Amino acid sequence: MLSQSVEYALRAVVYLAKEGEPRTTAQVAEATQVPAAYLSKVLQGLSRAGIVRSQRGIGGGMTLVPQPAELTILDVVNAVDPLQRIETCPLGLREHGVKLCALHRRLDNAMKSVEDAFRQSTLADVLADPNPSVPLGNSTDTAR
Amino acid sequence: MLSQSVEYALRAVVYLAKEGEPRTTAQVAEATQVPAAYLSKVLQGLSRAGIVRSQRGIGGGMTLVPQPAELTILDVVNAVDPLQRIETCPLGLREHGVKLCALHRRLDNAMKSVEDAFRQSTLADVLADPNPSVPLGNSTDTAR
DNA sequence: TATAAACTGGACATGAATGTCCTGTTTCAG
DNA sequence: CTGAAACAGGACATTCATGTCCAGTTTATA
Repeated sequence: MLSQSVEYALRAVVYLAKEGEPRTTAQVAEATQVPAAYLSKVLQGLSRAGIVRSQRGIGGGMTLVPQPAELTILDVVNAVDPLQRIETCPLGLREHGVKLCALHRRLDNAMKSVEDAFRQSTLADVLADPNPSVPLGNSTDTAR
Repeated sequence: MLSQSVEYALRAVVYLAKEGEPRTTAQVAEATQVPAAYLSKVLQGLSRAGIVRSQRGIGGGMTLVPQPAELTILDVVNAVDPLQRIETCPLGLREHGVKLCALHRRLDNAMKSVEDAFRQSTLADVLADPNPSVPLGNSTDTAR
């Protein structure tokens, strides 16, 4: 339902938030188990959206720009593959623009519930979540 | 976010529910504004799922099998393009099967809210919904 | 029993998402 | 200023959803 790109972007962002310091695409790819070359494109997207900053050269890499408390899952999703609400009836039916039909209003309500849930989850929330299972590739300390 | 196939299937099912009698794929396609040849495949899927019954030959066509009150949006979605919940962490991380990590638990919660919303909407609900805007292709009476 | 209506299913076309590779550019460290 | 580290971006491959076409089969009706 969500695209791979979104999934990858979220993994990357969570990882970068945990690390706090620049991490190379290769490091992110390894930690999040994502194909490096493809992840590179996804990160470029996040960079253009201002969610991540890239620094070339030795010691460079990707850094999270916003404070984790200020970045929501929705921000990340929308940067990569915008959650699209149903604005008008997909049938081109004679401009009844504003009002959606019974079917599409229900579909859009479902979209809205997703949007709301994503808007309410900040990266800080995700990081703070006390959970026994490993959140993500598990940084540099335990793995390997 | 939902596939085209799901969108088409829902339009078709709503239309068939409103008609109540067999309608040919061509009729459904016309009314719902969907490419006929492709709709044919989608309807085959609904047929295999028992949501629709097909009858060949003159006077034949597609008929809705369940009572509208007994058929939910979720049933249709799942017949065509199953809503998939996140069961296990997409990272192959050492079997922590049951518990999802903080990120994926949130993503799955969003999926669940969609699933719940879809399960609560029956076709009958959609049909009964009093709404100024045209629900779907608008059967045989007004259009043309 | 012939004919036309209607679905079935396979083969193929198209386009978008995903994934790979490679060359170029920026940047730091020596 | 040279070289290696790292990102940027274009070209291409692969896969899958979407869409088209057509030959075959079932079925009602005359």
